Amino acid sequence: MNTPTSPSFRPLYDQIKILITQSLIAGEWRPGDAIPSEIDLAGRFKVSQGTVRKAIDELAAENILIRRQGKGTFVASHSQERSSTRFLRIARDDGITEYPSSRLLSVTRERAPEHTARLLDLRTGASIFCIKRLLSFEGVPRIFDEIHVPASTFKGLDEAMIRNFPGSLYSFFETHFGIAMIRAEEHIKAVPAGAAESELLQVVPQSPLLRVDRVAFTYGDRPVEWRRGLCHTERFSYVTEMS
Amino acid sequence: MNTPTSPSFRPLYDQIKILITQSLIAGEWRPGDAIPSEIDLAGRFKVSQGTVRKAIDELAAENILIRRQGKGTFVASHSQERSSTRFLRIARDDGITEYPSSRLLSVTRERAPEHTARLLDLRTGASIFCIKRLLSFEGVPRIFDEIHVPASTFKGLDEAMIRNFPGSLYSFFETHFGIAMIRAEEHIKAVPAGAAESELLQVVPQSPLLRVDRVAFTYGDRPVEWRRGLCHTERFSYVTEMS
DNA sequence: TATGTTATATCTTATATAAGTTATATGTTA
DNA sequence: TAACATATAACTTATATAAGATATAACATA
Repeated sequence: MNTPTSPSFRPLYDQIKILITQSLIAGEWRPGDAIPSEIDLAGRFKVSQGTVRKAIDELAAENILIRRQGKGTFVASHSQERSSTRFLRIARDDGITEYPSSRLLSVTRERAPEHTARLLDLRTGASIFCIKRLLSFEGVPRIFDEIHVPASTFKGLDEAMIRNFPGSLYSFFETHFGIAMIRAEEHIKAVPAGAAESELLQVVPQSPLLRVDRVAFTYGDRPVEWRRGLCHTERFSYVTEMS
Repeated sequence: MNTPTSPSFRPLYDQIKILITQSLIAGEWRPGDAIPSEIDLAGRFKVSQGTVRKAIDELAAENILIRRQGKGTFVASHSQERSSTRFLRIARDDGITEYPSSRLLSVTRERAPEHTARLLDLRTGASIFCIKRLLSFEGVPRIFDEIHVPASTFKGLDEAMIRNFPGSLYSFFETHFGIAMIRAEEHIKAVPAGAAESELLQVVPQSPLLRVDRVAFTYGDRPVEWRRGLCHTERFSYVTEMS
């Protein structure tokens, strides 16, 4: 029951949000797809168009759906040009937008240590993939990434697949595994460059690097990626906004 | 004119947003105040309650207004407990929330160099105040801040005023000068500690620090503060979220 | 203290119009 | 006839209004 006074009360539009999210989790509509029109959804969920509208409004505000007047409402995708850089916050100090090129270093299968398992909501020792890569701007290496994902969620992932894929990593995850990243939390520190990093990023050992730890989530706030990026911030900055 | 087909067309709710913002700029309602009820505003602006509602919804989403069911809608304030830490993104790694203590180092009047003037939308050489302070967690110094504000906007600011004020700096700006910070942009780098910083933050020279450059804005997107924070991130991280 | 009243924001539905997009039908022209 | 342009229709989201029920909070009153 969901009477207005019951303790588990949720407004209708919030319940619709959950129902839409469940369809996204189930893969009924995949990234890039159009979802049914507001009127269709209103009929399906037996509520008014205005209530569906409010639910979609909130999902659009969370960048999970994208509204396009006259065309319809679409499932947000990292394959779209507009959001290809949504999760990349490193930018040139001079303001010029430049897309980094990626060099894949390795893809290995490993057992999740306790720390990683906790972040990804797995059992310690669960099978994970570890992807290492180097991002370069203008040919200059700037970011060394170590990316960890559960093997169970990304069955069959291998180096060749990534290498042959033209787009971003998150776009790759979407098209090959149907996993859409919708949110991420980052913890940032300043750390001295170790031996491996200083070699890869071509900096002297011990020089300051930005260490960006990220946990990324898919629909239903399920963590599906944990990565550590080491970033050489000469002429580049991590840019963020708050309000 | 603002007919639907005119080039300068803005939807009604957007015009209402601007009118409300103008009242905030004019100081008609100050931080912490309740603004008139939706019905009152609808009467004042000669639109329906729903249109006022949509305008307020957006301003609330931008953290400029705060809605409280049953009580009214209030101008967001840094003096409120809930938002006192809204712009402080440095947090303990163990997740425990701890508020830093501040030690004021100096307040000086200076002439804005070209870089600072550009960020604050001033003429080079305009008079500014420079506030230096040290933030400590558990008595351990972690953040060295250099804060620059236009003297014209903060007339009469002096060291004693800040020293005697109990709350946060942004709360101080609100209560003494009516300036509410509503948005900030930050650029973050990893840099080696210089002589002065290493002394203040009790770290060995050249050790990595987080350098956080911030420009903060008040109503109407007017820049009113530029600061540089140098942060020792041992056992602390800069935390952020994206979607 | 308990109860009721009032004022507020919140939720839901309904209706109408505006505006952007796309496909199709209808011409018009070469 | 074929190719192209234009008008129209049908669909979408966006905007605006109205009205009623509900939740929350503050206050007055018994």
